[in-house]
Amino acid sequence: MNFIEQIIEEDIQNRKNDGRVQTRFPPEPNGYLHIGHAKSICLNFGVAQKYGGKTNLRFDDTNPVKEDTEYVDSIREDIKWLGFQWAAEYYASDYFDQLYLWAEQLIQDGLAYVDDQTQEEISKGRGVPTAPGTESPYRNRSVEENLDLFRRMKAGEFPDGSRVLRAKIDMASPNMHFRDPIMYRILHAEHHRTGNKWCIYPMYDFAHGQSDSIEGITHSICTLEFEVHRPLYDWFCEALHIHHPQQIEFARLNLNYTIMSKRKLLQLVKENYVRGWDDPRMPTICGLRRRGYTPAAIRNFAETVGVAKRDNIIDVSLLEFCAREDLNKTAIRTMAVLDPVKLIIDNYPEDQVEMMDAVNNPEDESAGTRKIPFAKELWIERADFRENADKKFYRLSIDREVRLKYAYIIKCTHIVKDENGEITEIHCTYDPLTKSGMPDSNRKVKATIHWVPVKHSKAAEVRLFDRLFSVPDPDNCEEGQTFLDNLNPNSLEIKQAWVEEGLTYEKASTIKHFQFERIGYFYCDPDSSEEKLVFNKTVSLKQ
RNA sequence: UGAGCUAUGGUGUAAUGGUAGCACUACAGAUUUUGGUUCUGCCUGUGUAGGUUCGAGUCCUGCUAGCUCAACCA
Repeated sequence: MNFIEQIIEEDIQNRKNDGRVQTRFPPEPNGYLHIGHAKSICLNFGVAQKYGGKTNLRFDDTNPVKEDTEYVDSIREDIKWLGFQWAAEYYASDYFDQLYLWAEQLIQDGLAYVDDQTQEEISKGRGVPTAPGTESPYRNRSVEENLDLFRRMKAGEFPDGSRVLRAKIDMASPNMHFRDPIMYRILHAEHHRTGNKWCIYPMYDFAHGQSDSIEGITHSICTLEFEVHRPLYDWFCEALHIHHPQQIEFARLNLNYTIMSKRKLLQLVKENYVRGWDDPRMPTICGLRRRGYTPAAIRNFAETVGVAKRDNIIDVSLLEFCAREDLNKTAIRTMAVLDPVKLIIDNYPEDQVEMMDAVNNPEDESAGTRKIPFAKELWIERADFRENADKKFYRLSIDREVRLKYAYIIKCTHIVKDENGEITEIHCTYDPLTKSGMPDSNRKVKATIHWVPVKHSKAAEVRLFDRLFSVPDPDNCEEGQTFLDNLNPNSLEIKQAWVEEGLTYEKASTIKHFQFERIGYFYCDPDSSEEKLVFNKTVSLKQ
């Protein structure tokens, strides 16, 4: 049980909010969701589920110049894909009328004023954390004048930036957010939902808590950087005499070898360092989806990393573990050769083709079996043969035996090289009595390798991904450099592979997740077609 | 240098004054027609100095380190 659940359980016990639990996930629709958001989604929906409450999806759309419906759609899709359903879908912009009324109320109560200072003057007047600020010369206007000015701001009489509405709190507060925070700014911009109805827009601090309040949120869970905003959150709820949700902060997720900043992720997309928001190397939810991560794997990851208040950097190996753990149980096995070299069985009949029995998933008997063709000439992995093999290497070498999975035990006799010294053919003999299922096949051999028949396999494109950045903390760079200098130049490698001929487009695109035996987990990319199969490596098997 | 927050193995996270546990990682072994899976074993930890207490990771004080805050962003 994490500290947030502890707080909630205490609140339930004390009958706070009549024992009700309600949370919300409040993204700003200005970017795609990433694995860090997934943690927050799992937390917010998770605790509500656990305590019989509900969770709203609320788009925090108070800044029309940054927000867009494209992002709204992707956010909805990603949350659903993760396996969560919100009780209601709201927008902070739904509350603009109410927020406006509340602003007038605070003016009436002498708790807000219109400031005519320039942005620079306001910034200067705020002072610095170590020294108090100074009060605005407009701070003590009459209620009537403030009301008149604020209404004219709303009516569009003033240009952008000419005036703001500020809460009258304390210019000497050690908390910078208490030094008369801005509640409303003038922005003659079209909003993705309210169009041109408004030319003044509320700031986060004057919108978020009130939105929570209107919806009856009981526990408003957010990340640590909002901790210093909490006194303000509380102040507005008190000043307005409205339902007062409890803001609770937790440490956001950080993953090594990647970045989580929306701004930087956007830059990677805009400047074509990746192929889009859903590039499988991106830590976005759509990127992970295209990479082949499953919702269950991500949910389990979110559960495993835990929830606390200290800064953390999670090792990507944990994410990878979660993917393997889920995929191992569910992924259909198939054989694919990514780096082929020809294996010729000299004593195997020239045109013979035998159908062998193969298991679809050793972890799940209900996945059944399939027949695969076997023939004299096969593709095997180049790495499964080594000319100078030491004791630690127990696959194929001259005079050594291995088992061809689901087929025969073979012994390498000799190899053929081209003029560059590169191996072009590996020759071997097979023992007909060692066919899988026969008594002699139980003979101990050190290794079993996968294969695909040269004449009975099909080509496929395989995309191998490495970490997007070559250092654990990409933001930590030397002077004069940026996170872009830490990009891994080899994060994408495209291979032409041979896969089982039975792996049709139909099969690949419906089953989607596969384990290429002895290699890793692969996902059928949406770029696939009847003509060409494309697979993304989700994660390799543990080495 | 003002305010707030945080310090537990390599990485995360528990222990709510009473045996420092779990997961990942690393390593070792067993099993295995995937060098996968499964199983077993194993290494490494309470930032620091005091104090309270029969007993402190936990409470108190000082120190140190890290993070956050000075957008008309969220």
